Amino acid sequence: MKQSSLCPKFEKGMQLLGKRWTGLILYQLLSGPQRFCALEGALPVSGRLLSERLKDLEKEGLVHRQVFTDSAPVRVEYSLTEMGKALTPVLKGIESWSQSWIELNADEMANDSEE
Amino acid sequence: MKQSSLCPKFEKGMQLLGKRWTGLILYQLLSGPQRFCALEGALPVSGRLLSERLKDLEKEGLVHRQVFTDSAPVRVEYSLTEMGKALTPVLKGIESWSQSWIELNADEMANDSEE
DNA sequence: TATACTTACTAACGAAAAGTAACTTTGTTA
DNA sequence: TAACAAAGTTACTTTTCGTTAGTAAGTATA
Repeated sequence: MKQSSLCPKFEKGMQLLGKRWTGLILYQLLSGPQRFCALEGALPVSGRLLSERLKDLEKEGLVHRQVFTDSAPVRVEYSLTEMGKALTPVLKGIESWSQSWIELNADEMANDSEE
Repeated sequence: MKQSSLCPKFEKGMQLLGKRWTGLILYQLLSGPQRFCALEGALPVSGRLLSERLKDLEKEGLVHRQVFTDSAPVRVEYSLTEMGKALTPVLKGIESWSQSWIELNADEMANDSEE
């Protein structure tokens, strides 16, 4: 792998956010702690990758994983840490940029209203 | 592929920025129009992928490609369009978030100072 | 008691994307 | 004429993804 002249922190940050689903998972968690199945239902990501990403995000300190053993079937809730919450303006920024600039083509429009 | 309840524009925006290298390429272009080889030199990305990404970004309207046939070997310059420039605060936001929150581990520190 | 069901995952496998190296084309300089 | 540079492209290997199926623990249902 080639060496870049970029700040390694920035590069690592981009590498994190530049992974498929990471941004959407974090965005989804902005609305509060959520269970695994809730995230799975809200995003078009498979359980396999969701699990993988959440593990990564937990390791990197963006997401907190809490298991509730008291309730019926074990409940696992994921939430943003301070580090994760600090990304709020970035995620919101991407959201509003998308609203302003992204155009959907026919395929994407169709996809949007079916299944 | 499952269907999400997300805004399709936001989803598409995230899909764009959530592709490897896209963010770094756009960030690099914040400092002004640049040639292919300049980007290739500045980022740890291979020519193959750089070419692919630039083509995508041009198609999506974030990047403008201009060929200068006048000068010695053909010169190709890439620059941000208005749509691309509109991402400035997002990219800067990721940069400062990274500065504040990202920690490098030993491997990454080592990697940083060699080659 | 047996069965079916739920949550939160994990394993296996084919398909798509990424990384690497070599090659092409046009023109330039030694 | 040989070697070099820019801007890619091709071919090939390795990683990552997406899909489907399966697991463990516990619950409700018959």
